[in-house]
Amino acid sequence: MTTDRNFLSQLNPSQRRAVEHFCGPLLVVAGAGSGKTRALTYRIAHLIRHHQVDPENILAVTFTNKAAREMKERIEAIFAQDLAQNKYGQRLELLAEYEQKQLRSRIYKTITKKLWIGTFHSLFARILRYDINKYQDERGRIWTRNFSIFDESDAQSLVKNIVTKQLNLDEKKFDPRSIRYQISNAKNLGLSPEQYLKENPHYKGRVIAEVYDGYQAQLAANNALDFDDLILIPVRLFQQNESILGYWHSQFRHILVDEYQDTNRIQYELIRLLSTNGETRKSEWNWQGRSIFVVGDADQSIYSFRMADFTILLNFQSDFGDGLPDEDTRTMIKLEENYRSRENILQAANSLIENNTQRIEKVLKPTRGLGEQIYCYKADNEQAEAEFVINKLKHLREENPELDWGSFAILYRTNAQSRSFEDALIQRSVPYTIVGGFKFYDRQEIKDALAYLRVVSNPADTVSLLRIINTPRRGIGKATIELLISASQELSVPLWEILSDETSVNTLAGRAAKAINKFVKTIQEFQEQIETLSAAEILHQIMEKSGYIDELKSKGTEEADNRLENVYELNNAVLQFQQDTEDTTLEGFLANASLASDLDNLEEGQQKVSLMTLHSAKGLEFPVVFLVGLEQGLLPHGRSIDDPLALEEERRLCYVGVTRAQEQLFLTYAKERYTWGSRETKIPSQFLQELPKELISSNIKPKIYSRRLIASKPAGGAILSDRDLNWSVGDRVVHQVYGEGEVTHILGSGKKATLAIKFSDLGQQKIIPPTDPKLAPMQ
DNA sequence: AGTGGGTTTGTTTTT
DNA sequence: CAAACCCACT
Repeated sequence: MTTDRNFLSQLNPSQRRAVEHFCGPLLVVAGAGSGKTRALTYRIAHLIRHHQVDPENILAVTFTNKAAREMKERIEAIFAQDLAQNKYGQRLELLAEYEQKQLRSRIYKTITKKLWIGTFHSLFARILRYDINKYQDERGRIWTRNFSIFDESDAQSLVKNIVTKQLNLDEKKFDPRSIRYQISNAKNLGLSPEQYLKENPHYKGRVIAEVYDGYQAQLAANNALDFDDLILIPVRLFQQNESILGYWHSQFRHILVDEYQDTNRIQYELIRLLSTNGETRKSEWNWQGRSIFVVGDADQSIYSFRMADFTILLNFQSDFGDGLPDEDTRTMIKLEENYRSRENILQAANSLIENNTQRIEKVLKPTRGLGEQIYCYKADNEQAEAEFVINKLKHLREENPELDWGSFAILYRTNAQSRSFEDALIQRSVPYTIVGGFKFYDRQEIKDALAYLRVVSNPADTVSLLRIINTPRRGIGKATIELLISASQELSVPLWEILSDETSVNTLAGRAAKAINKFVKTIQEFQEQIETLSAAEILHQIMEKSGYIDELKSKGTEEADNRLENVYELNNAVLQFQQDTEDTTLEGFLANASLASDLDNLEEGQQKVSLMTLHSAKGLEFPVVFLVGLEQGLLPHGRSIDDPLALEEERRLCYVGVTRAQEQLFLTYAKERYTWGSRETKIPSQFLQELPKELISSNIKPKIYSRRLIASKPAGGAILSDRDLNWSVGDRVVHQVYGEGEVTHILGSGKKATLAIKFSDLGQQKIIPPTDPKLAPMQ
């Protein structure tokens, strides 16, 4: 028996077609829970085993590092199983432990290690380590392979600095955060500052372009890139250098992209260049021994704020295929059977998403029986909401031995919502993990430690240098630093150049000279050993020699102890990384650390309740899901509520949440919650109304609503009673979509009358017919 | 030079 | 209601 037959037989016909696809373009439209990850994994295995594709020639893009890791593990397991059969005629798990280990390590060396599997960011960061020295931007700026990767807060402060210090602009009028966002968007569209200016020639656009240009200059001066550059620069490099593109084009013969609906323009461009070698004439494309295979679901596109554009997915067939409709072509496969959720949950999901206009028709087909009803809980406030959730999950766990804490997830729209649940979980001593929010790598001491490493690896990184130059305190004051910075600016060299020149320091720094020279020597000592010492050794020693550890130890406060603990944990993380990747270089670890996300630490089988945002939950599944905070203004979020397209994305987000649940789904909302320090009345999410009533049970007592509803119901809305029109200015009202408001004007009269209502949630006025069924007077 | 207190500002979502 | 930010004081 071959394992080949083994895994192909586990697939339905569509999945099987996807897995067996060899050359040319293919779009797999995969609904939630339809086994797309499986299709992706098996296809990679199939390419290697059945078509003898060299693992080195496969590029697979995943959405998170965690997904990449899991995919590698699964592929490794398939081949290790194979090898066990061939070599010992036995299943892998029946072999002795050391034999298993040996087989796995052999597969790791011959297959897993060679596969290019990762996120866009980590894959192309790696490619830039090879080729960035061949790149020049439009102003002739260059970078070297030891570049730093700046995180969002680094980028933020760079922009802020340019706005306030370099251009002397009013921070109030030119909000650095918004400008930073514009710059990021421009980069995600592939626009340089000049190109951005051309498209935005108005005053504000000119300012943004100028900041953008200054920002690029700063990045270059620091030999640093931001997240967006990791994609943008490869594209530019490939566009300007045919031979480099040619090299990677022939390297990556089979390209696979997961979550293709959340790809943005520049990522698409990158994929297009690599797969077509930059050739725009379709007649010239040669798919011999090559493929482009993308998997996605437009209904789960939830990253438009990051410039993701699901029309890229919708256009796949015309971009890469023959452009013929589905039936006449072999470039699209739909996976609609859902193997994850109970039928009740799927029905709810289907009817919810049908309210969207921007989609391709697709229905999730149940395979797993009806299951429990969905339960909707109306809570008095956020504490009561949390209370209900914790009680419920404790109860469920007691009743069902197959459930452990890890079977539960609490999903919410915004990170801030986690608080009340955390409090309740702690109080009832339920183990939990929070994904997202404050990350390990965002902690002060971790950033300090990484800054030391970055300066060793990339001394031009002035941002990191300034972070640590007087941390721990060594008497290098603000005035001294200012002086040295202006010297470096005058000579237009990195600050480090000044610091590492002893005579300059001695003439400029006065009293602090001694301390600076000592600091510089410490760093230099490690720079010299960068090739010989491992990342872990460098980290360990530099934290000792810089005095950082001593400072924390001598403080003795609980907080300092905690920090110390975290530094040690970082050391463990480096060791773990070195073990997993067999990469002991400092550069390797730093790149990994910058791109690590919190989600990556979510281990399965951890026996802890998971708390996370809906965005983080994408791609995950849990037996029991609590989707909380289903209120107007929260889900849908207040900032999306009056933009129809944004509202559809909120609905997709809700859809993602619903489809995470395997067995049971709970929906909750609160009547009242603290927002900005004051109590606010909330109204149920409009999405709740979009779910079929018969699927849902709840604690909401049917109550007599309004005079209007009672009056108009028997008439079916056709005949209006007098009361329908009996509104007056100053009436308080509730609208199911817009929330609470007050009638400010009555326009017209009789049956054609309309109401102008000022909604407090929206901060804005709306014109609404008095017969709108979503409108009711407030009790 | 570093802390402290008082003020302001802000909440989508993330690689 | 926080966290973050700023200024002034020690």
